[in-house]
Amino acid sequence: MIRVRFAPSPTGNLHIGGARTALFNWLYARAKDGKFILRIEDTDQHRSRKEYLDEILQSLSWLGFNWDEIYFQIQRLDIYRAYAQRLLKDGRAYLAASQQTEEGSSQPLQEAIVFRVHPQRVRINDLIHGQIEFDTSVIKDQVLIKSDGTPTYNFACVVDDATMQITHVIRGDDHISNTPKQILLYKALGFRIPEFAHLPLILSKSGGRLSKRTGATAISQFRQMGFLPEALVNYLLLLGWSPGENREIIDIKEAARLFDITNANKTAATFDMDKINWINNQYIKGYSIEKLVDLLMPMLRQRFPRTQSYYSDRQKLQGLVKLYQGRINTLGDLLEWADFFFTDEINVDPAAAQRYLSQDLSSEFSLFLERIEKLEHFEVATIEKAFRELIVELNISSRQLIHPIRVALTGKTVGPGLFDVIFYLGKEVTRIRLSRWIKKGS
RNA sequence: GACCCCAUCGUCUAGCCCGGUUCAGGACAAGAGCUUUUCAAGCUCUCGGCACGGGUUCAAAUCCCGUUGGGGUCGCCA
Repeated sequence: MIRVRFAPSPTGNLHIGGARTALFNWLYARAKDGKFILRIEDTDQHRSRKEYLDEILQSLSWLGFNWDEIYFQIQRLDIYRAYAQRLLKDGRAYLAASQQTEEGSSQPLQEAIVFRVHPQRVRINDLIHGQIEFDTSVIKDQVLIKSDGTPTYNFACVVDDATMQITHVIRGDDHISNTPKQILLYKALGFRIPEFAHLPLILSKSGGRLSKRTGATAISQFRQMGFLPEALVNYLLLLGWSPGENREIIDIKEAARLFDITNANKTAATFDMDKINWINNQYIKGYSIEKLVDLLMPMLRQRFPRTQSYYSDRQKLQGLVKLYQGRINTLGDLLEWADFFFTDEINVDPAAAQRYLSQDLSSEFSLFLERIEKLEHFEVATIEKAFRELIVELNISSRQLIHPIRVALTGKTVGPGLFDVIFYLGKEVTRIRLSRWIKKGS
């Protein structure tokens, strides 16, 4: 039975890198009909926070990575201490005076338990990288239990992976240099050594580690921006693995069928916002309008709390969302690009105003408004008909009038078809906004 | 600095393990065109890559060595 684990520490949000590690573990478990175990590495009591734990759990659930078992290291301190005592008794470890003193008190802490590292060659057989050899003479003796009684990362990790019967340790490349230290511990404790698979790191555009400074990193941020979980998972999947046959859009079920950890890439990948935007766009196109409206509703209410009419008229909202479904990359784009439907505070882009509204169009706007007002059935088709008739009479091209009207109504030079926009805006709003550009007396 | 990992278009990748079927395929981005009611959608096209140097071989993106470049780790953090 395959058993894998994801072991986040609640000292920060679940970020892109962690999510990718979680994904590959989860996928491997599903592909091999194994178990996916979640282990919270919360031994650092100063930095661990409940908010982070909640955030991590929520993000994992949102992405769809359900776990079969969950453990908290803070509840297992006795286990680590017992194993450390054993190494002490066997002479594999020794006590060392604390190098720290408790703040504000001269009370010394208890002694730390330190593992003796003997020089030897350690070979790991990585499922992704192949054989990697280390000379442990460059590794210092390792602290097992700190002066405050809690275990160090490498020790807790080994004890847990062994006692939780983890068969495959799938984690980031940055842990490669921890692996020889851990193997020494496995051997000293008489544990069976699991398989290792070290995934390449995800780099930021500038080449270094992904960090807050280089853009969005937390999964929760992506959710807020209006990315869909399926899209995020699909993108993460492509970062370091390929289903082959030039396929890019692949759902998680299909991926689980094809996935194997040994096919994972060994080269670090750069996170690309353009591509994830494109993938999200693909998934938005595939979503039903119903689902999109469900997701959008709370976002819109929060952003435009004063616009009540739309939220009660679901039919109208659906029509409106449909206008944007094909063009937005994120749900957040809709809030931005379609803002003029939900607020009267439209900002007309100065360059656009200069280009399309510098010329006096009072009479054209007035005439167009007159026709609109007279319409018996206010529909997209009738609006267009009225417009077409008008430009024939005025002997101008449609674009000469369409662009100025769009800018006056929406503040933007791009958007859905103008007649759709007018229809969803309604007669009243159209009149008010066009009137602003009609000089008195015309 | 020491140790370790990595190296195909700007980016993600297919091909590499099992050398010839590849003047290296796809996607994103970029550029051009079409659409003409705009584009931030759609369609068509274009640009662009095996890091470098040595081997091995009839033949190397593919195997070996080195160089260079990038990344990671060196905590009583995880």
